Amino acid sequence: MYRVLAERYPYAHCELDFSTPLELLVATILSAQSTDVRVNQVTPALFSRYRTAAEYAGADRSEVEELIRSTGFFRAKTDSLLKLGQALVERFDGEVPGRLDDLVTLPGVGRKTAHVVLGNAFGVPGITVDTHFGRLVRRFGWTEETDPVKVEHAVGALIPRRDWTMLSHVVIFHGRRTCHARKPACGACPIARWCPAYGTGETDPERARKLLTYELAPKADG
DNA sequence: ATCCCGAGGG
DNA sequence: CCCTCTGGAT
Repeated sequence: MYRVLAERYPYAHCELDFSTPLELLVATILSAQSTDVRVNQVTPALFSRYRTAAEYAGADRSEVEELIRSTGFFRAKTDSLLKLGQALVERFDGEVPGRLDDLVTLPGVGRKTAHVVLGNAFGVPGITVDTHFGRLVRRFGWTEETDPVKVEHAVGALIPRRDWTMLSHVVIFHGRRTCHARKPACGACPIARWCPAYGTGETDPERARKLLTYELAPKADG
């Protein structure tokens, strides 16, 4: 299934705009519960205004809030960015660390964000379990876990390590383009023949509800 | 488990 | 109106 998806989305990549590890880290923090398109609308002005960890550490709170407001959660994200700048200056000499254990100690940085930075700025293979990835691999029947760390380990055991970053990209692309949360376009899906969730009623409201709330059994019937 | 929070689709 | 969008901290 992975190979078919990889052939379907050979151009899959991180769609956040960035030119440095710090920019990617900031963009990824802003992407929480927001679309990459919206994040890319605010980051040019943000990156132009703040170029170093020290500049985030000393930034004016209300100014940052206005710059990132449209991405949602703007007070919490502003708080994260200022504290992130402080933490980078105080503990990492102003540089973005390239190790998972270090990244997850930073304010506003969880495992998902850390893997995005590692995979796309440092070339370290990692599985990014976001809302799309979790939903799709459960539909695929690759795992029934809902805890992101358990999903990461279960899927990691199925796919070679060198493919982990691209796997994350193609699964997320598939989630955005075809295997939507609410109304998956199974008719356009290249792996429908292997998918336990295929044909379980994208037109049936109750089935669709179960599909999106992850209550769907791996295989309905025979 | 709950909060943070805005914008767009259906 | 309700749901979703590349989550994280309490």
